[in-house]
Amino acid sequence: MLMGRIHDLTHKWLRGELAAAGLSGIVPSHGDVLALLFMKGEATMHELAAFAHRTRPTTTVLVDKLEEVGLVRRMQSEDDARSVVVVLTAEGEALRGSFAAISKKLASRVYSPLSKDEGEMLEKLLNKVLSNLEAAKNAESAKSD
Amino acid sequence: MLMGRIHDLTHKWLRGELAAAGLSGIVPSHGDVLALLFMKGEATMHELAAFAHRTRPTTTVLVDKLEEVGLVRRMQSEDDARSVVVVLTAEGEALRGSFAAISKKLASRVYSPLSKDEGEMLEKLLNKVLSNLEAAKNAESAKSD
DNA sequence: CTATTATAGTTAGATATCTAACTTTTGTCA
DNA sequence: TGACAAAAGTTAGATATCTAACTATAATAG
Repeated sequence: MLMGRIHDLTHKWLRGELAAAGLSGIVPSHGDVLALLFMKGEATMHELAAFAHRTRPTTTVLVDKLEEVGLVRRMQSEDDARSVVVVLTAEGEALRGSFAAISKKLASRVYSPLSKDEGEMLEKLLNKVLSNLEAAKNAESAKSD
Repeated sequence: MLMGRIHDLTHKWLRGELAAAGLSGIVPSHGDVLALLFMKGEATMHELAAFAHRTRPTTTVLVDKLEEVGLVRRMQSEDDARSVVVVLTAEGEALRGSFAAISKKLASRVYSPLSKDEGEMLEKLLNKVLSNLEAAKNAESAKSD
């Protein structure tokens, strides 16, 4: 409940920031796609979906949008004719700085009321909770074998 | 990012639990609506929206669904002809126990990897973060006066 | 009292997401 | 090597949510 509310508020704030940066229609999930491309240079749809924790159909739509606004380009993979490789365009690459700035601002917005120790403690506890949830989820899906 | 992921996982798990309890099509937001009714007995659309942190149009749809499956009933307010009062039906009231059980199970699922002290610390830190975000949000919306 | 403004709720239209089903290509195994 | 299973991606259809606009009622101000 607490976490859901924090998630909602940060999400909404992020949308506003992206719109203010001239990227209206770009939402946090698009940001996740771009984040992996900033790191790796290129990625398949499959990799982008896994990184953003979205399904492949959703990723198709996300990349459609990014391509439409000119930030990325789809290319045919040379290794595997089934695969699509997504790369940044020059316009996409140009946004690296703005994205880093927004990420930093977000982190500061969330952690500002906490001391350094408290911030680290929060991260540690959340990671514990998350690992446990992921493990439980995997155990449950393994049951259906 | 961490919180968004935890939120996604608990949300998805909740859907499964609700479906297992014979309430397929009922999602966590419907649960929030029912939660207030379990507490107060009755509530206006406006109150339900505020409690569930959803907009009024969304609440209209949520209550439509709950009415459709027979868990709540809309009534005309006697005090104010504009207001709709939502109440539980007998079928809705009968679910009080299942809902309490699912809530308890959820809390245990999230907090199980933490000690009692750690759980309390996590709540404290999250509350600090949330209060700060709500305050920042209010400050920003006040600027548009 | 009447005209304006505010409030409660709904309707309409848009968007992000999901699951299921489909196409194409690759991998496997008998 | 030829059939069948697995994988990458897309398309189609459903759902939860939002904002904007609308209707009806209540409150307020001259």
